Amino acid sequence: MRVVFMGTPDFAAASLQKLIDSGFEIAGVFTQPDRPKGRGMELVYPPVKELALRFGLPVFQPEKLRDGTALELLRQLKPDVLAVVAYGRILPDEILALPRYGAVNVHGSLLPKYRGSAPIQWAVLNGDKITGVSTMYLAHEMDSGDIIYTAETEIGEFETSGELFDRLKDLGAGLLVKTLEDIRAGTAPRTPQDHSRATYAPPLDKSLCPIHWNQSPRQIVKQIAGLQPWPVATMELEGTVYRVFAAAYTQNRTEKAPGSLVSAGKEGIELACANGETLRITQLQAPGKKRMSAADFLRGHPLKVE
RNA sequence: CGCGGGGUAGAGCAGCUGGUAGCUCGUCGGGCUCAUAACCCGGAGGUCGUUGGUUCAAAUCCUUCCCCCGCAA
Repeated sequence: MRVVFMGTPDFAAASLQKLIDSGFEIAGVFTQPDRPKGRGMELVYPPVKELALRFGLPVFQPEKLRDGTALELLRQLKPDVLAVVAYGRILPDEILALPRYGAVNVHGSLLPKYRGSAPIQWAVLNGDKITGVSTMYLAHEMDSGDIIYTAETEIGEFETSGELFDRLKDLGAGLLVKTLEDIRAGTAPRTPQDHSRATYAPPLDKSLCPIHWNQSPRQIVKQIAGLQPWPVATMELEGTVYRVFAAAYTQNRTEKAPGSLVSAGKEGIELACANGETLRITQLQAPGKKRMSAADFLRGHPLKVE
């Protein structure tokens, strides 16, 4: 079975790697054009391109998908199926219709929940205990196609989006292989989504970062975890905005108003939350510095508890 | 050359309108204590990221490079 792979970031590279390891014939790899990145704006290859080049696979990075050249290119590659994982592009219907078995996509949630671009992060932010990955056939409307397989996994209480990402990319890669194998064998199921239960996971942005202390400790813990590795929760302390990376629950109660400093010691910086509960910040980062434990932070930034 | 912040004892910071370095924690020794992450006394530990320069004198001013961090993508 000839596969054309389309993907861009790490999450996609894991799937491509697994397809290669599983012996699929990769006729070509589509990925986003090289883009300037990081300090200095250096041009870097997308992770999928790095991987494809390492295995000598033909790489295509069309700037446009709707001018016909991509379609023509695909015709020549004669794929039986398209494997699309976080490509970052909406594919025109003509392209979806080209391969005999259509286009298969890996999505980081249990569809129809969390359609959209940040499903993994929103599962963490919302405090879900279970999430997973789905494989589906791409349809015209985003993430609405028929489901082939799903795989579930639990979310750890303090697991960050980044950590969950790493697990789901492997889970997704395995599911993709199984999906393609069964499509080839003609045994793959096809279940329409219950569109009435669809929810959406929009891209994250910095407006989600500031911690509001009039929430429960768990809500804040989930905010901190869900916003890593990006864009990272923040809190203000004596006029400076700090990025917050980790927190721990306490058994303590306080009369102080939410957001008030309750204690500061080697165990962390304890602040008041909703309903008299407290939360200890255990890892943070000051502007221009690298992240550090609260204990390290306090050595150079003594905090006075009112 | 996309914008900006920073590299000073093991850790986190101050000093940076020039005169060979200080704070907190840790560490080592001693003391106090039923005991302690508490308290008291004392000690060790730093080529102040790197290169060159200005100066009688530089962590402090100028310069080269390296590394770290945030923004923007």
